[in-house]
Order: sequence, then structure tokens, then C-alpha cells
Amino acid sequence: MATAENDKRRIQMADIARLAGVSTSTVSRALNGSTLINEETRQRITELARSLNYSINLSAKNLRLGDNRTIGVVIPFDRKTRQHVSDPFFLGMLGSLADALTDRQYDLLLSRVDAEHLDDLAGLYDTGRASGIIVIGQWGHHDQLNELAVRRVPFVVWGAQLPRQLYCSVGSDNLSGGMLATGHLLELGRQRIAFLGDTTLPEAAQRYEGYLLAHRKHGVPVDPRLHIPTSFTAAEAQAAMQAFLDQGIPLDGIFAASDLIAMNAMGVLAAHGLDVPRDVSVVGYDDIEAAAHCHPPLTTIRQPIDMAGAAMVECLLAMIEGQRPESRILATSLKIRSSTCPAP
Amino acid sequence: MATAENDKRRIQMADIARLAGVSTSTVSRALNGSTLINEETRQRITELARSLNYSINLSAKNLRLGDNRTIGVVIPFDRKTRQHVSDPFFLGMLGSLADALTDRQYDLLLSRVDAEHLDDLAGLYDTGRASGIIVIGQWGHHDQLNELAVRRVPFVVWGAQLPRQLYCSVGSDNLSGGMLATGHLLELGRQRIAFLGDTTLPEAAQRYEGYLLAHRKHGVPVDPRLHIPTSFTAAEAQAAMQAFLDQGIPLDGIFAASDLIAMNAMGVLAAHGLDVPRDVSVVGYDDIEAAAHCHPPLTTIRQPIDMAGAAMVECLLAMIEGQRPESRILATSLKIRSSTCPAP
DNA sequence: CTGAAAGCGCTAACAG
DNA sequence: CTGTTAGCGCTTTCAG
Repeated sequence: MATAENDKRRIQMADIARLAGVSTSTVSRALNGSTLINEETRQRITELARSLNYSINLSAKNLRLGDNRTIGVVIPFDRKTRQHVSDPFFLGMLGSLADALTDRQYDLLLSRVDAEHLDDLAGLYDTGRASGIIVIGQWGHHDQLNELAVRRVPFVVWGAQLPRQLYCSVGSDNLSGGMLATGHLLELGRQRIAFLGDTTLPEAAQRYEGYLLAHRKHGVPVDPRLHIPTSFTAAEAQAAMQAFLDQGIPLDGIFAASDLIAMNAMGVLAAHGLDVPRDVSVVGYDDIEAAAHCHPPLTTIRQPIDMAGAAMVECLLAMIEGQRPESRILATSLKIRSSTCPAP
Repeated sequence: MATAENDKRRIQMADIARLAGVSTSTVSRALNGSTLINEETRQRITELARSLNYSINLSAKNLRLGDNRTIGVVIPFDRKTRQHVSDPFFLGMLGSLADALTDRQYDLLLSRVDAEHLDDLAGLYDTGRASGIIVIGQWGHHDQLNELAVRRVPFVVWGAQLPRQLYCSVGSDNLSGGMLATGHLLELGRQRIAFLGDTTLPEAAQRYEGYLLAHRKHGVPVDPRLHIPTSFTAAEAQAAMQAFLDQGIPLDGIFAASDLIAMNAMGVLAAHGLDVPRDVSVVGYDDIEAAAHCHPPLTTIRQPIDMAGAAMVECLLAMIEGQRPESRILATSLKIRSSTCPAP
């Protein structure tokens, strides 16, 4: 009972059965759309249930079925700031997952897990609270994730596909995304393109790889000083950009590992009196909603976030059914807006 | 069983009992910290359980206890865009709630509910999936929420406190927040302050009320043309600001109903060659993370988001225990950054 | 302090 | 097509 007052016991299947003059099995079958039940009886029971505002107790159902139709979703959080990694990309992803799970009649259990103790997420599974887990963000935790896979916890990670990977991942094609972005800048005649991102993280590393490849393909040399390390946080992105500009190294283009980084970099550029896109053309990554609405609207690499949720859910459900789904790499595309233009 | 292969039945209490040579009752008590158990036995059992990597099956526990220690969290979504309302403020709130619930050993069930069918959220409760519900965002759904309250669904809403309100709400002090923001601008000598927001929504309306009050207090007349209606979305905020500037109505200050609106307005101002804060000083509302990192850093009204989660959870749990908690209004404060300065 | 036994609300063989 | 019966894995009286 939820309420302290024992006023009105929550109605349950037995009540419906009694009132309808049938057994609980019949009620159960009627309500669950079993085929071996008289259409008329079903009508009567369904009607009655609705009129009494009855709805089935899922705890009981789940216990009986041994499956709770709940998926745990984990966005690792940083213990130091005790805060969700605040990239808006994740909110979009959460929405996409919620959609995909709702479509399949699964519930979404949101859980905070310390990024340093990613193995805690096994608890979600071990206690039966979730029949599978989706991790948004691989970060630098490849090894921890591999260990979890060995423990046979069914989970899927949003991130890059890596060598010796024992778990299933879904991510965008970072390499080709990086090439697309950088190629675009090079084709616009940009020659000194900075890369903003933390290449110790797999996803950013692959995007950087694409950056290098594009340069090679276009026969443009890469100045290693143009590699500007920064995490995915707004504050660090700004600081990094700032520090870079203070060095006076010339540049005419930027490929940032995320839209958040790109947008913050643009702010710093503006503050330095540099014009985007004329002086410095900027390409981001993600295509978050804000990308279309910042100033100037950001040219970026679109990650198919809507498909991402569905893809991850699909993989996870397959895994739960005992299959061994392949990791998936989703195609990216270049979305051209106003933050890039031909070199003057 | 989650896996299709019947390989290794998940270990359960009976197994521990057998291995420890005690009854399941004893194991249950030991694991749940009952006082009437031998300290040594408890040690032995706890040890064994840990070594076997056992964790209790929550479905069963919940069924038995008739309480599932799960709270449903609903961010109403807009059917037309099939998208979460994308204000980053909500992500922060979600984090805050996740924290507060985790602290109290509750799970967070995230659910999408069509804003037009808010009563669907009763299903979360009726099916026993959640023992209470938190709604982030009241929007214009006061009446729907009142109906739910009549149906005795335990829920708490983040939003404004309204007349004839049958449900429990937690929100920031919009009125005084509005006064704080506007008073700050007036004290800086700003005389033509625009208000950006949708006053058909209760929260924005109260902030606007504060705006009016501050003007009255300072003896500054309000030009109704400076009231610029806009929803809480980035695109609309920009369009509204744009349209306003095109009219050529002079202004030297802006109070926006949210940081997102403020930041987008600043972008448009910049594009029009107006300097923030010199030409137009801007104050936002929320103090989302990005507010500190945009250009220029945004002066804003801080909503105590960390307390907000805790406050809502407290109210909800009290309600679940049969109490009738009061709605709460949390204090706001003015956070001065660089988007405001004295009038030249 | 510990064990035996009785369910929590539901589903699924197995018989009619 | 429907009812009977036996649990899902756990907690909790009630007796020892």
C-alpha cells in the first residue's frame, strides 16, 4: 500500500475475477490478449477492468515472468563535480533512448554511476532492477567495460569501436566524420586548421585521425601546434582556445570534437575580434539543437541521434535474448551552416 | 532468466541459506540489517553473499513489501516535435533529482509523457511501476494537474504556486526573482528594459509580475511595447528578438525568462552590432551551466537546482506516507556577471 | 536468536 | 474456452 491510510486497498485481479464471476486466470488472459479466450468474455472483463480503473501490478507480473522490461541507462558522472557530464548531446540521447524504449514497451531506469566505478552498474543488473544496461559515453573506460563484459552483464555502450573490444558498442563513424569536417574546411581553402579535443578519448582520437587523413588526402601539411587539447566541458574549451590565441599561432579554421567545444571556441574568437567564418571557419561535431541557433549557426557533423537510440536498444535486446550482436557504426553527414566560408 | 541459455541460474537467497547452513529467513534478516541476529552469523552470511556476488532480487522484495522504491520522473514532451523540451535547465534538474533519489535509495524511472495527455502519467502509479511521480514543468497544465490530484495520485510538480491549486508544487520564487533581476537593471540606470518570455505560462507570468513591481518601486514607467512574447525555445527567442529589433523600438536592458532565451537574444543583439552589456544589459533566469560560459558571461537569477531536487523528493515521499506537504517556494539570488553594466 | 510456514499479485502448465 | 494449482524470490509473523 502506498498511502498510510488503509482507506481503499488497491484493486487487484482477484477483485475483477470475483466481480466478473470468472477465475483470475481468465482475467489474466483477457487482459494480456491471449488468443484462447472468448471474445465476449474478454470484452466484458476489459470493460470491467477499465471501469474500475484497474491496472495490473507490474511488480508481481515481473516477478512471475522473471523479466522486468526495464533497461538501465547510465550517464557516467564525474565525482569531483558531482554532476552529470553536461553536454546537451546527452539530453538528446536520453530522449532518443526514451523513445526507442517506449516504443518497445520497456521502461527506462536512469542511474547515476561514478565514472571511476563503472562496474557499479553491474548492480543494476544483478539486483534484477534492469534486464540490460545502456551506457552513454565510453570515455576512457575501455578496460572497465571489458571486465563487465566478461561478467556477462548485458550492456551496450555509446562510443567508438576499439581493438580488443569484448562489449558491444554503437557510435557514429568518427573517422569519416573527422574527414568530412576537415575535408570541408580544406576545400574552402583553409590551410591552418586547428583540432580542438582530447585525443586520449577514443571518440575524439578517431575524429582526429580523420582530420589527419583529410590533410594527407589534400596534400596539406599538419602543424602539430594546431592540435589543441581540451576536454568536452565548456570551461576548458574556452580556456584552451584562449591560451592558444594568446600564443599568436596563426589559424584560419577549426575542427572541434563537439558542438559544445565549437560554440565556446567561437565565443572566444569573437572576443578576440576574430570574425567567424571569415577569419576562422569553424566546424563542430554532434549537431545538437543549439548548433542551429548559435551565432553564427554552426556547420557541423551530424550524428544520427534518433537512430542511435533505436540502434542501441536493438543491440541490447538482441543481447538479452542471448544473441551476440555486432557493434554498429552509424553514418555521419556534414551539415553546412554559416560558420564556414571560403578563405578570403 | 535473462539469457536464453539456461547456463547458470542466477544465484538466490535459498542458495546462500543452503551454503551457510541456515534458513532463508536468517539470510534475509542478516542482509537487511535486522537487529535480532547474531553478529557472527551476520558476518558469515554477508561474507558469503558478497563472495558469491549475490544481490537481492528487487522484484520479489518489492512485491513482498508492496512498495517498489521507484519514483517516476516526467518531463512532458511536445508531441509536434516529438522531442524533449530541450532547455538544458531540465538536464540539471534531472541530475539533481537523480542525486536526491539515489541518496534515499530510490530508483528513478524516466518517462515520456505527451504534454497534452498529462493524465497518462497516472498510469505509472496505477501499474505500480512508481510509487510517486515528479513532473518537471508545469507549463499551462494547471487544470490537468488538479484533476490528477483529485484522483489521489501522489505527485509533485516543479513550477509556480497558483491559486486553487490542489497539488503540491516546488518552485523558485519567481516574483522576487523577477524583482531582483529588474531591480538590478534599474539600479544600473537602465530605463527601457524589455521582458522576454511567455506570460501565459505561470512561471514566466510571475517573473513578469516581479518586473512590473520593480518598475513601480523605482518609479520607472513601463512601456508595454517592451514586453516581447516568446516561448522557451531557442529558435523562437531569436525570432522574437529579431522581430523586435526590426521595429526600431529603443531599449537598453533585457530581462529574459530563462537563460536560454537570454543567450539567444544576446546572439541576435551582437549580430545587430549592439554591444552587451554597454548598449543593452541582459539578465537571464535559471543560472544554467552555460550561463557562466557564454559571451559575455550572463548575469542571471540563480535557481537553487541542487536543493530543488531534494525538496521535491522530500515533498513526494511525505505525500506517499500519507501526509499533506505544503508547496514550497525556494529562494532565488542574483548572480552578477558581465552581461550587465551601468548605463553609459 | 533462529526456523517453519504463509503469502505479496500474478502467470502458465495441466486438466477438464 | 475456462478453472485449478503451483509457484516466481523474498519477508515476516509465530513458534520454538
